[in-house]
Amino acid sequence: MAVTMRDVANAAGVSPMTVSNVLRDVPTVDEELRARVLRAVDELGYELSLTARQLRSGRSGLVTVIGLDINDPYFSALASSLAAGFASEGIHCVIEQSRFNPGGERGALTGAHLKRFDGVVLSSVGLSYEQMDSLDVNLPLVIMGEHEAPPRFDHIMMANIDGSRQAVEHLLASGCRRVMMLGGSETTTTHGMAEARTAGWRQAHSEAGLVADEALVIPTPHYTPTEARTLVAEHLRVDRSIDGIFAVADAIAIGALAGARDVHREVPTELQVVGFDNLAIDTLLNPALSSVDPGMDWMSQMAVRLLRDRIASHGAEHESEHLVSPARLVVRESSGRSEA
Amino acid sequence: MAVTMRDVANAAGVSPMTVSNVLRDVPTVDEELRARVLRAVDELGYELSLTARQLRSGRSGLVTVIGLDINDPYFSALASSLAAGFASEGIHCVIEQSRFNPGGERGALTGAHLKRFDGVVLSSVGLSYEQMDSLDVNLPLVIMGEHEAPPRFDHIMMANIDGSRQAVEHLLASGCRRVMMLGGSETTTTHGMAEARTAGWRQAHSEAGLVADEALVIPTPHYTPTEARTLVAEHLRVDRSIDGIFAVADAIAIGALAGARDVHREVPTELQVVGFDNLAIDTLLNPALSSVDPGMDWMSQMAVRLLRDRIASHGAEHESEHLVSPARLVVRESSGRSEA
DNA sequence: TTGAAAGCGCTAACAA
DNA sequence: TTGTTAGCGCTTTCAA
Repeated sequence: MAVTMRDVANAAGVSPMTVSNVLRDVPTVDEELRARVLRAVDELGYELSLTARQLRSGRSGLVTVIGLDINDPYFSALASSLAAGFASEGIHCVIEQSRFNPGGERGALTGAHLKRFDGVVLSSVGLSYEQMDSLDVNLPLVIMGEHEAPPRFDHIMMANIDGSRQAVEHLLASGCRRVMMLGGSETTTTHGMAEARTAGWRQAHSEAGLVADEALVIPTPHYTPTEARTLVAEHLRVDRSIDGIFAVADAIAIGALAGARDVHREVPTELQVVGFDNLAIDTLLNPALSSVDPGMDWMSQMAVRLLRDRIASHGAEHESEHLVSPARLVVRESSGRSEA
Repeated sequence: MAVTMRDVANAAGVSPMTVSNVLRDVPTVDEELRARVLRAVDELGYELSLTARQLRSGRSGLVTVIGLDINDPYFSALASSLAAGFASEGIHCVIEQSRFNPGGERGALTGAHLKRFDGVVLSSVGLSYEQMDSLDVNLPLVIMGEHEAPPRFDHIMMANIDGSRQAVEHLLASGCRRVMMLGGSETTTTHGMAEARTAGWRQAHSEAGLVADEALVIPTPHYTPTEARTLVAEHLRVDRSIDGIFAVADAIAIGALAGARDVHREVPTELQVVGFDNLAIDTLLNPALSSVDPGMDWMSQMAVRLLRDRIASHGAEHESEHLVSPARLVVRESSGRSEA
């Protein structure tokens, strides 16, 4: 019923192979035949079956970017940046959520589903080390993440500890003495993002000759702004000594700013706040949010290159690469009161 | 090289057809054979080729959601909502950007690419009527959009004019007399989103017995917060009579809040601001942003049902559906000063 | 209830 | 430079 390559071939008076060669820009095709083929394509309204091409050639020309939740501003910024990078390499990419689509039956992380693509970029947020380790995919896979991943995978991460250290060092230098570690984790066993950033918080304290009060580590189980808002308001009400907040993510920091407002603590005069991610919205907030810039553009550029090369070398053996993007603190209105 | 259905069939001592039946949950398979097949699948680590299945059956089990830019907070909220809806129907969906991937050669909107999917949800933002009209796809397609779309497509839109009218009516009732129409459009010929929302602005004025000053319609060519911020600051500096801003989208309104701050205009006492979209972040802003709620969850629910039914009825003829979601104003801190 | 044959639409490999 | 042959891995159809 649909027009096939054979129909085009018949209309143009050539073999299907020649049509295929024209459509794949194989350079050895005679100019006149090429013209005849393209005319027939046009007249018949032919559209290539990419499914059939993929079955035969093993290539889909498609890459997928998988993250927990597209509505998370960090992931949507990352996905957008990756999409721009892939587009400039002529690679088409789609974006998927692992939320609602876990490894289960028809999920985004199953081998059967992933085989539709030539490569995968996986944001590790929300995935445990074990979940990643159990992935048994046979295609190029780059993990982008805030925390440790199994060493056999290519992995691009940010300087969690150093970035956090910079942020808290800045808060301490700006006069804070009681800095809440919002979204932090007290456990030091695993290598998650929250743990690493909490380690930076501790490190900054000890480098300043201060003792970090572990009671100031406040986990945010769901990592939502609303949850952070409530938690911050509660803690600020009870403990008026808190004079700084370092949040593990800007989404959390934005909630913290709202929570501080709820209990009438003025930022930055009474309370200083620093986040992590350097989202575009930070400059628009009132007060503008100080944040650690994780170097997202650099990371997505690296991810695109790495995946492009892995795909091009078609499964050749390789050492896995592990890159770390340097972090850089950006001070805005929410912190940096200069007096002590 | 990869394990195929035939390998599984051989290992289980059955025909490939039986393996296929087991994997598709065809109920007429003997329990013992089913068990043998599943054991063989497990032992061999077999993974179905969804590509081959699609080539043969014509179904991919996949739907795509296409929007201009995932980094836009409205689209990412919409996509997330749609993904949740599709997941609850057992349909897997991917998300694509039309930005960087236009109709060109290998774009997201080409027929060849779209044929990979069983259905499409297309956000019309950033697409002209003509671009949509030139789409010649043969699969279920639902357009979700703020503006008019060709009548042959199923279309779910929001009550642009009424929502805007409510917003501006509220501003006028709250004492505003010079309400900037930010992101509006002076042309009344086309049926775009900006035009419809500007029409609501005019309507509210005439219903209040006032004359809308067309000089207060300020277009934002790129629809970015930063651009809006600059424009608002410039206009407020020049024209101190402006006492209200209605922005066509919350992203724009957020920029407007920042711009007002840049020129030290206090919201809501000196200037009231209302946006459109009711994004989750609105409640976290300082001041919290009043906004028109377009009923996104309702719209995405409708889109999911409609597409699911279109897919199930496999190309049967149908009247196209056109649904409009009612809009509802949510007043927060940025507007609603009660004195006149 | 299970299996054999055929072919979805394309391209790799080879032959002309 | 073009064409022929074969088959990617599955499911539709029909026979057993």
